Amino acid sequence: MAKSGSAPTINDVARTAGVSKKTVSRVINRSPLLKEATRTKVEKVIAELGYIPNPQARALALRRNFLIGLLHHNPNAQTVLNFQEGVLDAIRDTEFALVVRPVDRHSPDMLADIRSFLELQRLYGVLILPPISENDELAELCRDMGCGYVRMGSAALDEDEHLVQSNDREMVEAVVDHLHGVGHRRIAIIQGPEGFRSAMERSEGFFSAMRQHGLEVPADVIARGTYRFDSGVEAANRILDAVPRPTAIFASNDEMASGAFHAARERGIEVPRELSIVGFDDSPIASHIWPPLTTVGWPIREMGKAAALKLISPDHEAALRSSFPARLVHRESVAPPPAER
Amino acid sequence: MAKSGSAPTINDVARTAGVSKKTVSRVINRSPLLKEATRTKVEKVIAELGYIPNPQARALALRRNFLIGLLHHNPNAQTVLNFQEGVLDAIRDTEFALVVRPVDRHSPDMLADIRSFLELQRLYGVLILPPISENDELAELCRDMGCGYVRMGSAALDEDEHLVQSNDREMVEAVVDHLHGVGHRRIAIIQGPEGFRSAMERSEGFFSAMRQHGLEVPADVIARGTYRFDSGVEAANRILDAVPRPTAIFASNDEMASGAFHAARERGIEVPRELSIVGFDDSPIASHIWPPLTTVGWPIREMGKAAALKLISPDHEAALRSSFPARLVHRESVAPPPAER
DNA sequence: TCATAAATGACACCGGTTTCCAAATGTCGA
DNA sequence: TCGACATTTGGAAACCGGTGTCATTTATGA
Repeated sequence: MAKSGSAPTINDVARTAGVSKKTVSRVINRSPLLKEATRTKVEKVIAELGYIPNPQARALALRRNFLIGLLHHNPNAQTVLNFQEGVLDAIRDTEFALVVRPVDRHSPDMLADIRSFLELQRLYGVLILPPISENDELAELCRDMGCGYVRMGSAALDEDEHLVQSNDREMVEAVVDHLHGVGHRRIAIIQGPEGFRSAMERSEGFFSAMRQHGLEVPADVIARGTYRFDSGVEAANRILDAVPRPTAIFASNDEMASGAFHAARERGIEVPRELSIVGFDDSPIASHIWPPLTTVGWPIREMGKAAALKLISPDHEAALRSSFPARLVHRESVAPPPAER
Repeated sequence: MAKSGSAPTINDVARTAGVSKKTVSRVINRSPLLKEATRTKVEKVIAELGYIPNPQARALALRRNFLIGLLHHNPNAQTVLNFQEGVLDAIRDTEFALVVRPVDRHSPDMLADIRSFLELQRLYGVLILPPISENDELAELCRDMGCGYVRMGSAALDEDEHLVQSNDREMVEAVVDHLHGVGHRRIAIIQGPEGFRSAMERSEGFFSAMRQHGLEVPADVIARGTYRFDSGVEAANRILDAVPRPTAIFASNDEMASGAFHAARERGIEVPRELSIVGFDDSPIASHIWPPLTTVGWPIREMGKAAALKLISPDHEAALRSSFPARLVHRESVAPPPAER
């Protein structure tokens, strides 16, 4: 018998059910070559004893842990945390756990660091958040090491089974359509940092939509930022020097949009009466600044859940889905442009 | 020899160093009955081979994992993430990993959930963030299960070895001193939610400082919020109805302070000319709103590092420290009160 | 009844730790 | 110089709690 006080082991189950431990193992691992009667018998005992296989022992035997790694370089705290919650939704009541690993994408050792991390912890798989999800070498590393992975990205980075994506590009087009519909014609853009696919897509969506509406985008209303608040202030300052001044700014994320608010306010330009601003991400800051920011929000939590499911139960219905549409969140930072004179 | 391509095992180390596997194990586990020469010799080989003991195997043998859990209920995304970074600073290049576990403190099953989580994963220890760090039953659970724990809190919740704390109370007093020094006399407070020790401490600091300055705090300038933006708006609205209107508001966290900005702006009250506002936490929002918020910031990342060290190497110098002083961050949301007439 | 397929079990193994004991080495007093 | 004793180290085997391989038993069909 199991000593009371310590968790039942596979041997306890085997003895109680009158089968070998190997058979119990087969039940646990859903082996197809089991007689139905045996399976139910063992399952009954498992339930009675409240047996849960020891993840540490399985990890040793299988040379693979039941840990899912989250690799990120903090693009946005709320995004990361929401994603974590989504992953937790997926692994709750399983033997999996979520281990986080912030990395430094600017470090030349990033790949080596991640490699030794994966070797050491023998993770079941990793989830990779933007912007490092765009690193193809990293994906290759995972494949090499036999470590599952799912990338979260905005582009067709990889095959569906390794990808959870949103439709950034279309959404930026929707933003431009909206601004155009309200009457804006001189629309500026604060682009994200160079070399980021997500930033590129957002820019492409912008320029393509402007083209479709037959609108010019002069060079002096195109600026580039780093996705951070300060860079948004700077970029907006350059844009607001343009003559004639644009009547609307699209910023590639909310932080930079918030920086644009800041710049406008310092110049005494009233938002949205004199200047409309639209952001991207629907981070908490979007609803906490004044006026609340019109932006594009994506269902990060669901994406986290789907990403984790792709890893741990690829056949699960919800794991098949790869594309998660974002939506335009209308708040108060957009108004018709001031009348021309 | 170790087959190239696979990580070296304890046997490889033993063979190379010309000692028994048992001795290597003794080195790893810092057994005191080892000759110094042997120890250094083995350590050299370990370094040369880049050997790291397999955490899965150790976990099985020691019945204890090398995972540190982070239990939290998202008080503030940036705080949680900064704390995570600090923990990572501590465990980088060790065999430890950080597993996160957001919990629902409102769920009646919280303790049971955490218990089964601990049983299953056999964590080395857990770090507990406020507000659930204030739950004494949870700490007891950890003790019962032989799971290490460190609580992050603002009060003397526990012994030093289980605690990382800041001096919230003093800092709130400093805030009041500052406002008083600038000339404010009618100062309002937006308290945090009931039942939170951190909220209580902040309130106490406030009232005690007001008393020291001989200032009244009429009931209509005391409001309570939930630490969330919306509640800040509401609370500020009640406070701003007071006659005479207070000239300054202390909010127990930045989100609620930001809500107070919002409320003021809706009423056409200019911050800081007509109303000064001070927050608490120095979350990113504090620098992103307009005007930037004067607030109190604490060194979360260092606290995370210290907390992790307390768990994994209690003798480490940095692990002895329990108290981390916050500091007042002067920005632009405080100005002298408007002249009375 | 026998060949064949399906279901189950015996046993080594994953990579460490632990126990128990024996052997080697060093230290010290007589 | 020697024996007695303490300090280090090693060896063998069991163990942690599962899984893999392969042989063996049982059921099935011709």
